[in-house]
Amino acid sequence: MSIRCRFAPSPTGYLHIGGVRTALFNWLLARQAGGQFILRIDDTDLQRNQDEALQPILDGFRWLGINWDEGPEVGGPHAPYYQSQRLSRYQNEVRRLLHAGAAYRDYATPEETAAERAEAEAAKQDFVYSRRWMAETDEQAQAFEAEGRKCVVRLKMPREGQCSFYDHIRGEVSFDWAREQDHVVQRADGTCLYHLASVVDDFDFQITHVVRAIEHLSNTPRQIFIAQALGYPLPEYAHIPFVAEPGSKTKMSKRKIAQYLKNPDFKKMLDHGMAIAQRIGKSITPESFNPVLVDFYKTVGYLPDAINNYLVLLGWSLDDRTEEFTREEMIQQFSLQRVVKSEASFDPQKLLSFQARYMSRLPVKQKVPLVIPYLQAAGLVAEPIPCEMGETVAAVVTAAGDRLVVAGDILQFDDFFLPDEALPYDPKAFEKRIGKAEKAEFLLNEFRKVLVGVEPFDAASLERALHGFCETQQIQPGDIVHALRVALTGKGVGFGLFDTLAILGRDRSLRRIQAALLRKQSAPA
RNA sequence: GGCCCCGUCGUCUAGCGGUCUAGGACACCGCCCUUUCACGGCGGGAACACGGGUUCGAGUCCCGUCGGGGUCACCA
Repeated sequence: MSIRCRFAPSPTGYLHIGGVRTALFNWLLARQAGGQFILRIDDTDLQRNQDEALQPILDGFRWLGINWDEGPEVGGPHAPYYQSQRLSRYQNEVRRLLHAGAAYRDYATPEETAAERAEAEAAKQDFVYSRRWMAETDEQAQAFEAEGRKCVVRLKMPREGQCSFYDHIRGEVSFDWAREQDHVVQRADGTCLYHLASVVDDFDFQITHVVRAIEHLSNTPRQIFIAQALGYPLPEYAHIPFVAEPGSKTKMSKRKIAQYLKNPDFKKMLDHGMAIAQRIGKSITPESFNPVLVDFYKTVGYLPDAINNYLVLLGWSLDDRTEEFTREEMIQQFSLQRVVKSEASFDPQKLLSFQARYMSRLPVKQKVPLVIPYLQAAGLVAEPIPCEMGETVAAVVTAAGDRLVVAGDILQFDDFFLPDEALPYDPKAFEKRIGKAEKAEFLLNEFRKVLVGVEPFDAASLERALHGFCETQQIQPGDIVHALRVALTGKGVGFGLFDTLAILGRDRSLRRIQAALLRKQSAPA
């Protein structure tokens, strides 16, 4: 039988990085076996606007290349894939549970249940429902209803023995049935709850492997109980460790961003991303824009392959040295057997290092189209991009080299796309390299004259010209290079100076030097 | 608190009884390259939670302790 895996997000509006990792493992397993990967929407409870909350999740998966064979927008033989649309199916199965004696109608009010719970807690005992308002016959039910009570349906869990099952990651696992509660499977309003829905859907969709985060491990006995009561075959289980907070073993949650900010690496990553997001006019809040969410990476310009590669290594490894996997290699090599048991904490720096590697290998031709939307969003180049401008972008990308780690980093080189007269200067750099540098003004002025005659105006000739200039002036290259960079770009750091000159071209270079000199004169040190 | 899971460098991990004075990667530190930044090259520090067993031999098996985490809803 072919492998069928699923990932079942709730439409919360956000795609969590830990969720992606879980989905990725499922996807890998399905692809490897030539099976199917199914996306099911667990929306049994939420009344929220579903489409709006779901779209970012679907977009995120698409962006990462984690495609689904059945699910929202693609349909499939078992449609619908939304739990909210499958209620009658669940209700039908609840009836079967009732008939089989595996569940009962319970007429306790929430207050009464809470009271029993509190009592048990006060006595420091495990809560075991007394089943005082349990109705197993219609007569009992009518009696309770005569009192004006409403019922939920609870599982009638075994009160002795053990539930044992095999888990691909954990091995043989067992729980005492007696510790299990009589979980509610159907609410008083007739809607059904997650555990029931999940089991029914897994059966209906013919899911063979349930690969999910470890927090579901303790849910498994009740799901097994439901499945067995309904006569379903059991899927295979694999409970993978969750993704933990940076530098910790606590489950990562999007609600604790403020706390993660204490982690310097995390903060650095967020600050870098925020700077880019602001430049491209994306409205950001910590809730919707941070490194826990996939949208962050998409917005800032990370490469999906880099993210997938990082994520696959979070809790899985092939051997003692292989770190890089193409998509195909991942599919081929992945195995549940080699999934690690302990939780893995999210390390922004390592993710960044994968990004840097993948980016540096990308040919300029492929980087350019990645980068252009950022320049356009920041209002630096027109849309559509003029042909000539495309060449400039390519030249900047080439010169930037490895300095371009994420696509949004192109904005660090915005100076090439700014009009000469609008060039802002980094005050500190200007002060240090031109303002109070004694010979800077003189040297800039002299070198300007040299520039007028450089032919052709390319990096190699410019380099020769500058070295010649240094000899005649009896100075070191460092004496002029820094001042020149600030004059040309407004910044103290940047890529090669000769590339900078060549890309700007003679006219703009001369104009910018002139402007810097003027500025120096108008605001003397 | 009950139950369950986990425990090798700061982080991700290799290790499935001897080849481990514990290997790789990221990060960190130093040096080199260099017009800044980045890249790159070379080198360095850095871990088997603890205590008992079992065994000729334990990071590897067993037990306990400690530590961390998850879960205990008419949430998913």
